[in-house]
Amino acid sequence: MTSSPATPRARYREQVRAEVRTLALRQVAETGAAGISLNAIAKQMGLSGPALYRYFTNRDELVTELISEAYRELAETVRSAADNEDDPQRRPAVVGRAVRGWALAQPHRYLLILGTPVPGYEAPPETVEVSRAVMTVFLDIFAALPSASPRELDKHLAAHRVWTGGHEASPAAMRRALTFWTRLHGVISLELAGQFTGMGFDPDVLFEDELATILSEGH
Amino acid sequence: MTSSPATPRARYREQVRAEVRTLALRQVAETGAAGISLNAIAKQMGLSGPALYRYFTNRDELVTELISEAYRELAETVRSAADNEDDPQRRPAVVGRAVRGWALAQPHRYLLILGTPVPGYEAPPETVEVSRAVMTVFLDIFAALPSASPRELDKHLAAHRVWTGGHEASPAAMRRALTFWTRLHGVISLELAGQFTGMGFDPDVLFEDELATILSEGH
DNA sequence: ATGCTAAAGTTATAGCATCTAACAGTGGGA
DNA sequence: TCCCACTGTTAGATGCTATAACTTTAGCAT
Repeated sequence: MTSSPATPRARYREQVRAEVRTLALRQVAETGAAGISLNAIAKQMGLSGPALYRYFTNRDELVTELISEAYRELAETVRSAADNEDDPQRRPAVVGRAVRGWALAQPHRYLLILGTPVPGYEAPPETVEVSRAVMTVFLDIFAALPSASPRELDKHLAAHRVWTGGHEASPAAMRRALTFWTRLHGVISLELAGQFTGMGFDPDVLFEDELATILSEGH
Repeated sequence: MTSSPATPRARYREQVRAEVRTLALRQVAETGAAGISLNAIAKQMGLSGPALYRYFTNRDELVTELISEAYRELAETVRSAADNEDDPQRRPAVVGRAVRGWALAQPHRYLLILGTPVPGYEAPPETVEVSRAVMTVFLDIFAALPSASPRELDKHLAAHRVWTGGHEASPAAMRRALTFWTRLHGVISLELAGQFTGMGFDPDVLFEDELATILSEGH
């Protein structure tokens, strides 16, 4: 993934940073994003507190790297799910399930990138750029699908398409990619936040219905 | 709102608790839910640190009260928006805009109740109960609307309707209330998380389109 | 009015966190 | 071989939650 550096010093440095990220990820999985503690990580590594500040200037820097990493991984998941489905018609559902699967497998990580910003949030422009990768896949998917019934939103999007990053998707495809995203996030994030827990119904069924609606809405 | 207690001691106690909540709310508005600090609040009130532990056993207890309060206020907003619209057909859109308006006016507070759980989350059953109030209004709204085209999800919800708390809404109305909620939350929470900021389009237009879809989907 | 008692406030302290500063080894490369 | 940058250390400043022990205050019954 990361090109191994020439000098052994730099190589060792990257190994340490990777181990820190791994341990931080474990903390995220166990106690959420706010539970990340450089101090605790250092102790787990047999180091004493401030040692890690040689590798990360900030606690925030570590968090930012985790966010970027998670975004890349989610984008990768989405991309590969899309690539593995030959039928363009079935791609949205397949991709949707892939996103939900990834989110359910590591809820805190999903919330890390798409949930409430962490204490010292201040998202750097880098993460914004990475988030576009996911969107690009969505645009690809819906650009390959016939879309009908132009709407008010389509006209607006036609005039504001900078965010596609030069993608050639039609306004209708842009709209469908956007709403695909917001609706996916709606069900998934509420499920992750535990809002459905006491309610008794099966989130799977709700999710599948939502997927079906998204599909049929394309017409 | 709260019945003023008989004894002056209890009255003073409630005044202090209210002032703490107010200052905490300000902290939430400024730095998010994680920024709530009993210590800082105490200093702002001219008290010394541990004094507030006479009024709140925990930092979590304060957070829980803020959550309940926010939930009640959101429910109140939703309820009054619904009551002020005579045309049942227009109610969903009106209520949807009310929810978004409330969320945009105090983003951190919306995220406090529907976003990532705060550090020491552990939501008590009390909050679950309060959250049902919002859902009840949604059920009321869609129960008054004609709904067609039964779906797979409807059958499932017919068999799992405990969460309605005895509401007489039809399965189709239950479904529409649920998806109304998830879709609202999808657009709103992504907007609050700042995911749309760099993209250039107007979130208003996206939101209105989503509202229109929700409406037309009822058929 | 007086005095008891519970509530409200205080300081001191423990523990954990981030992060800076000053100092001590150690190993890579000229 | 030797230098110095890199890696690590301990000490400390600061801020947080939370508990413990002590003091003051104020309500209320007598």
